[in-house]
Amino acid sequence: MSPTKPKSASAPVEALRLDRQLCFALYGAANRVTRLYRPLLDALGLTYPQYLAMLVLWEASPRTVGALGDALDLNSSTLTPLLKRLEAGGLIARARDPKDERRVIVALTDRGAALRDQAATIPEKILCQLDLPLEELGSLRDRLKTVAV
Amino acid sequence: MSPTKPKSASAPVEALRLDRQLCFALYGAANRVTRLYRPLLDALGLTYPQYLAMLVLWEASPRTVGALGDALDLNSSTLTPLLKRLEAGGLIARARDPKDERRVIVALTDRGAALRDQAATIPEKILCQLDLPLEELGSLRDRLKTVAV
DNA sequence: TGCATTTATATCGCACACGATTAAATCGCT
DNA sequence: AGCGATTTAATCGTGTGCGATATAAATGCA
Repeated sequence: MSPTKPKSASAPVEALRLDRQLCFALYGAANRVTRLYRPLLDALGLTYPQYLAMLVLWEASPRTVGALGDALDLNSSTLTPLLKRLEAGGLIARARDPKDERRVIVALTDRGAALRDQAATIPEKILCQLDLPLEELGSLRDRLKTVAV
Repeated sequence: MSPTKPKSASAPVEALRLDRQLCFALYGAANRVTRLYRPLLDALGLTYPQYLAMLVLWEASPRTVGALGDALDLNSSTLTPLLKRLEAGGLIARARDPKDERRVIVALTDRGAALRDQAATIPEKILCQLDLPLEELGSLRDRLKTVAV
């Protein structure tokens, strides 16, 4: 507790460094992965978040905006403009749910569903560039899922 | 190779799912961590990327924009506006290097340096909320550092 | 010296992310 | 039935991220 002890000053400094390494690593990895996908997604006319949204829709197509937001962990202020761009690109259709006019139902168009075939080659290309053993990839993924839930 | 075999169609689908889980996990974790920091950083008047930039500067203060960009893995089109906002907030000063007028040197102001004390309590609070064993945090961090380098 | 090349930032346009707020529809409770 | 509370999207403003491009300074070499 005495101000002459360096401990009281160095402990927070050390903490800042440790912390930096975790949030840095996550921040940097996310940015780098986005940059890795970009050239592949450009060919499909998709951005990275749009690609993620399409992945969700390819799994199950008629979905409400809220359900999409839950899957992507995004709220409507991010999702609505993104979905409008996908709609403008002819990949999805948006319509109010007649049963509950508060909801908006998002559905793949034929073009959107067909895009899945072109996207099918992407994961393999990414895996090659990541150069991570499948096992490591799996454990990394599982650990990330538990971060800040 | 025959179109009657389901294998030729299900392999890419499976790949899309595996891939989704990795990029999803990374994307989601990065967004969630940013949201975790926000309330703490609001009190300091910093955004999350600004906080990361300050962390770098607290380690070594006079630094060129390029060196900061290397540390943060960001280019000038992202960094320049961010640094201008930190400058407007009185936390840093920007000035051309007299030895090489192409470079811009970024230095902490007294206020910027002093902010470090207020930031010192952040890592501990984040660690509590993350609720991850230190060991796991370390290995996660190290693995993330190798992703898409 | 002269001039093309390289290097270091800055600018611009687009697309996120998010908190705060709004608006409309539905629910719940009496 | 009525009406306040809740739910669901959309809107708005701010701050990233990034590729493409611009600009200016330094470098290199004929």
